Formats: sequence, C-alpha cells, structure tokens
Amino acid sequence: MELVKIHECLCDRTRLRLLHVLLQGPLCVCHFQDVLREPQVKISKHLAYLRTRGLVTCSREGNWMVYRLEAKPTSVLRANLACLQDCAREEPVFRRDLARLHRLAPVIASTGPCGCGPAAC
Amino acid sequence: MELVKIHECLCDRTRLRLLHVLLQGPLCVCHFQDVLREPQVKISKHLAYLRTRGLVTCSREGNWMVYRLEAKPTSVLRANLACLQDCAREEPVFRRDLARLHRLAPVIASTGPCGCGPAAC
DNA sequence: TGCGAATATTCTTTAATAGGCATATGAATC
DNA sequence: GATTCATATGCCTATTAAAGAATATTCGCA
Repeated sequence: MELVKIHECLCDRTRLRLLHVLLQGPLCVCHFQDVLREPQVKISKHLAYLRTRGLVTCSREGNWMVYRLEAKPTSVLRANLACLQDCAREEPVFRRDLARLHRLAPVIASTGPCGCGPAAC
Repeated sequence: MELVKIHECLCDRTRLRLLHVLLQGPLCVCHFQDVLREPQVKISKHLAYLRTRGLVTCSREGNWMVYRLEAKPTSVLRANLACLQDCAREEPVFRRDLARLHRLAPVIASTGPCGCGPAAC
C-alpha cells in the first residue's frame, strides 16, 4: 500500500487511537467503546475504514466482531505502526486509552477479546 | 504539536514529497517546481500549509524563498520524518524526486539553494 | 519609477470526510 | 419464530480540503 494511503488512515484521531490500542492485541467493538469512550457508530465506521484499506482484519465470534491488526503488514505499514507506538507515549489521549484497556484486562482475560471465552479467539 | 496534526500534514502526496526533498536540504520554490514537476501554486500553497503548522521555515533571499525543515523539531516530528525517509525508499515517486534533485545538484552547488550564490544561504 | 522575475494570495468549484440518527443485519437465546 | 444483543450501513448535513485561474505582492534592476 502506498505511503500516502497509510497516512490518510492515520490522519484521524479516532483511527490513531484504534490502531494504537490494537497494537496491544485484538479487541471487539464493545470493548473499544469502553476504552475510547466513543459512540458505537463512530468506532464501527472507522474500523470499517481501516478494514477496507487493509490495515486491520476482523472475524466474527458469535455476536462479537473481533478486530486485529493485519497479520502480514508491509514493511512500510510496520514502520509506521512502530512510529505510532513510539509517539503515542507522549500524548495523554493515548495513555488514557491504554489505562482503560489495562483496567479492562481482567475482563478480557476471562472472556477473551470478544467476551466469548478465553480460548475462543 | 499533536500527533494527529503531524499526520494531517503527511496525508497529502505533495506535502510528503516536499518534506522528503527537504530532508536532503533547503530549497527554493522554483527548484521544487523542477524537482516535483508540479505547478507553482500547488507547491507554494502546500509549503505555506507546512509553514503555518511549524514543520518548515522559510527565509527570503532576494527574489527567492528558501524553505527548510524546522530547525528544532519535536521528538515526535523527528520520528515521523525519519520514518518518512525510510519508507520513501520503496516508492518510485520519491525516488524520482531525488533523482531530479541530484540532477539539479550542480546548479544548486553553484548558485545555492536559492540561486543567489553558494555562500548566501 | 517602471518592469520583470519569483512567490503568495484570493476566489471559485469540486470532492472528500466526519459525525449523528435511524435503521438494518446477523447470531444467539428463549 | 420472536426477541435481544452486538455490530454495520444508509442517509443527511456541515465542514474541510485540494486544485486551478487570475491577481497581488515583493524584490531587484535598468
């Protein structure tokens, strides 16, 4: 994928936050809602955006849709995600997301990223 | 500057190219025209865009405006520019720009980045 | 002071984007 | 089969952005 295309994906705050959280591991939409504190539509649409552009994939687990980073990213994408992870350290929005994600960890650990049991995904 | 803001600057092909070329050193608008092969308005506007957001600075040298990368970039900006330089290697557009820039090198060497003499800038 | 060269700005059109609301889909459960 | 939960999509609006044409500015020089 072209470099510009990647940056088009990265030039929206919500998408940056989604990708940043996904760097920690797969997650379902409802957990994204908890972590980002943003409405379902917003999250769902941006995930769809990222999916159609090949940055993330998703799989259905019962009622839940689990999103994860593309398994075989291009080197360019990989570089940019690494850069994101690095830069995000400095900004409160991202740190807050991570804090909420970690607070959610016990739940995720017991239910899996999709609430469907620890082994399922 | 916020990470999103940086990415907003990077999500346009022309601006990516401008920054990528600037990583090689300062340059004036007319040389940018030669290197990118894009109309003056387009280049001038995008440079203004980058200037107002603090990614580049400029100084007048006679009739010429010499643009250069911000001298004291934030660590986040620095990381992203490094990433750009890295990724650009893989894409023909950027390589072509560099090729034309280097073909221009003798001119720049004899006139300076602004055509105003080698020592002036 | 008037002209030409390099660059910037204004204006307009066109296209893309995000966001929200309402609604649709799809799976699970009763 | 109806309901419910999780998620996706369609439609609408408001905002933003890019590009080009034309014009303005700023400087150097005759």
